[in-house]
Amino acid sequence: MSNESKIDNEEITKLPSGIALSWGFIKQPKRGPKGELSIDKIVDAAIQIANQDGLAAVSMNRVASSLGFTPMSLYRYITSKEDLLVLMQEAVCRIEVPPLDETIGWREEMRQYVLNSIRLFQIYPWMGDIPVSGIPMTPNNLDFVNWALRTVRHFQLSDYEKMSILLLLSSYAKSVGKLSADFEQAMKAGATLDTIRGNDYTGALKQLVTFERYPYLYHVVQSGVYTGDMEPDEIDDFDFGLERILDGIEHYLNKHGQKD
Amino acid sequence: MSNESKIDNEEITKLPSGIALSWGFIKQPKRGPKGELSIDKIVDAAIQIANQDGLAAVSMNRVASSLGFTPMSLYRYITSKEDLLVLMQEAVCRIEVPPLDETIGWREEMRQYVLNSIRLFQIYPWMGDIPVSGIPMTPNNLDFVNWALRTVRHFQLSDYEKMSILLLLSSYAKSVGKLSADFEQAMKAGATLDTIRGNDYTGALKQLVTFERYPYLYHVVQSGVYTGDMEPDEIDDFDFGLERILDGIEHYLNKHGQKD
DNA sequence: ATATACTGTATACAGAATAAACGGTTTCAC
DNA sequence: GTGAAACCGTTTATTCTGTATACAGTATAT
Repeated sequence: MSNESKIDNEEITKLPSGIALSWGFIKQPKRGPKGELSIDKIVDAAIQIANQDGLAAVSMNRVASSLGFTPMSLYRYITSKEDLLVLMQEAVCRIEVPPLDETIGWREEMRQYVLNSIRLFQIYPWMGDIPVSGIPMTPNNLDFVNWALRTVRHFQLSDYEKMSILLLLSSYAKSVGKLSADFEQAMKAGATLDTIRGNDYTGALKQLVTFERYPYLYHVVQSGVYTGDMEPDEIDDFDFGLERILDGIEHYLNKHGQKD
Repeated sequence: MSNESKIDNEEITKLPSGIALSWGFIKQPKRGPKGELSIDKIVDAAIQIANQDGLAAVSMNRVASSLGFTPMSLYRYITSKEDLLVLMQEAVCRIEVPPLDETIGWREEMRQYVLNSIRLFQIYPWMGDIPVSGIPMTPNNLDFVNWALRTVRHFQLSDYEKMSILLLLSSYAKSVGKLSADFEQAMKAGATLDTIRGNDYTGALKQLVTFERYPYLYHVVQSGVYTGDMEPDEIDDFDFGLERILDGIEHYLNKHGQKD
């Protein structure tokens, strides 16, 4: 757990505190009472609260109280709430990457990667609410990047092209995952499916969306398709976009690179 | 500005307050002193603050103070801060849609739509921080949807397929736009480009990313490509993904639908 | 003239993050 | 074995947030 022994290099100490903590770089106390708290306990408690009531409900007070301590006690283990958010996101990314299977093909590999990313946002709806401060640099997050790079290992493309493909895949996964999570979270907060879809407001929309101002939207609203399209459970919508993306990648491969 | 005259239907009154306000449904006062404040002034002030210091800096106190009033005065015009966020996002979406040009083709039309969406997130970095509570239902936002539907007007596809394409395009735009905005905002907050890219931490990463644990990531980190890839200004990365998406759509068209 | 409706303000409250100072407790150095 | 240092968790206090409530002043309709 502790990488204390390897902290020879001062490069490590330059890392942001949250990232350093995620790699296990903690000054191990020699003296004093052994703590009853721990980073793991704190992070687990915070994750549980976020799962139940959303990221906004994660306050130092609430986390500490759920563990039976006072808010300030947490600051013995983390330097700020920002650290806590980094560690939460990192802890949740500890997934098992499916073993390498050379027979399924890169399309299926990418599908698994993207669907897994999306599912992460669905299981932990608060993940998309954490602001990204830079490129992934924490261990479990890098496992994800490593996995993504595995899917393009046979492409005869430049590293920059490969990274651009990763950006495309992860961007779509994040956007769609967060969208799905937002809807599910809204429902947990009491909203009905009809409210989120806008089905409850179809009557108002049909009055407001005039043909003069919205010539192309008009008939989609009038037919009721608009207020019934974006369905969080129907993975079909997401699959559709993903397959188009994979088609686009395949098309690029046929032109600019050879696969296998 | 006021749509008071059309409020006959009770369907309108069922709308969420922020959305009702965005359509101009305000009870026009008949008696009493005329207000010195107005929704437009409040929203403009809030947008200016968000532009300068981010969405987190937008507090009722700060907005009111910048206008020379007390926080509570704002509640005479909006019912909650949530309303304010809705109105901010809506106000910023008032863009001029390029006139219909049947000669440029759907690919160029989609490019314009996506790049315009991305640019919106870049100009107003706080837009991606506003939680989405449902499908677009405010006037300017619907202009965007209408524009997107215009790009697929000649596709012989079902409405559901068209909506899925819109979802794909807007998802990518949002994800990439927010990513770009996050980086730019981090730089405004004092971070250097090397910090965001991770270039300052390349030394640490080269120690931490071992070949044993990250076989595919390893050489990308060692070669320095990993810490230099995601560049906010280089629109090339975004363009690459967009062109793959357009290729995928075109491929689908050739198989399942006819264009024009 | 007067009742009514509307304005913006002042006050209060629950909750947020965290800085600083504070007793207790454990362990190392001598 | 003893003193000093290190560390834990708490307490206290500060400065924020959004907003519910009560209030004084003002302009209009009747």
